[in-house]
Amino acid sequence: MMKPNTKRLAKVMKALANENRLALYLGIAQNEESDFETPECNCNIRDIVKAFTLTAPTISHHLKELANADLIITEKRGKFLVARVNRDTLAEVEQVLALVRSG
Amino acid sequence: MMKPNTKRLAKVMKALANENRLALYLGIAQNEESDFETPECNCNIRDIVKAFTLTAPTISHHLKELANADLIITEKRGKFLVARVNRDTLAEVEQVLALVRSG
DNA sequence: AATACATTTCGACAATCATCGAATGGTTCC
DNA sequence: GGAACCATTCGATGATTGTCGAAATGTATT
Repeated sequence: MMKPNTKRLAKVMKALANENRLALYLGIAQNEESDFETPECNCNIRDIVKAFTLTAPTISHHLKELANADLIITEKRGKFLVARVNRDTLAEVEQVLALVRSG
Repeated sequence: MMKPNTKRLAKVMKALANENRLALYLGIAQNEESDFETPECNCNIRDIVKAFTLTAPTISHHLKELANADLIITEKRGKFLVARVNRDTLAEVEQVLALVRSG
């Protein structure tokens, strides 16, 4: 098994290690089902946030950590912030897990 | 996308969120390449630990967290502790990631 | 039973984290 | 230019975490 970049991987895992932040990430992934490109898409953060009991500063902080770990890509669209999952990072993680599985 | 058990998943992620603990987990996966069943197998913890700068209490604590998240299965073999990866948990995580990938 | 070795338990401590309220900065619309 | 709305920045604070040294427990060996 080739040695993975543990420092980087740990950072990604840490970003997903908080329950609320993980739910946020999953929520973003889910909303991405609708087309990201249409201007009326409901992938802006506001819609997701309303399902949480957390305050706005906390959400903002969590989003920054997800983005900082390259788990999501954010983009400002007018007043709103939109986010989508970064599939490259997802693939990285999956690759390491596959390596672990095969010993 | 079916809603995953975020609480449980976050716990697993948290167990992998520390760099040293993650390295420990990967080390265990690596050592498992050799046969777990032979009594002379080098899958006991002592061998892995020597590659770390951490003290014994810290290792013990990390192992307990990994086991508590069902990421590894530990077993006492005489004086030594041996550990192996729990593939069921690994599969769980992979499944969620696959769901995220497909939106 | 005495020694040696592997691991665990038990505080302790500094560092990091999750969360908040208040204040601030942008953007849209009237 | 205000009002309304979304998001961010800025401390603050209680909770959690990673790590250690010292002591205890368990197991093999002589």
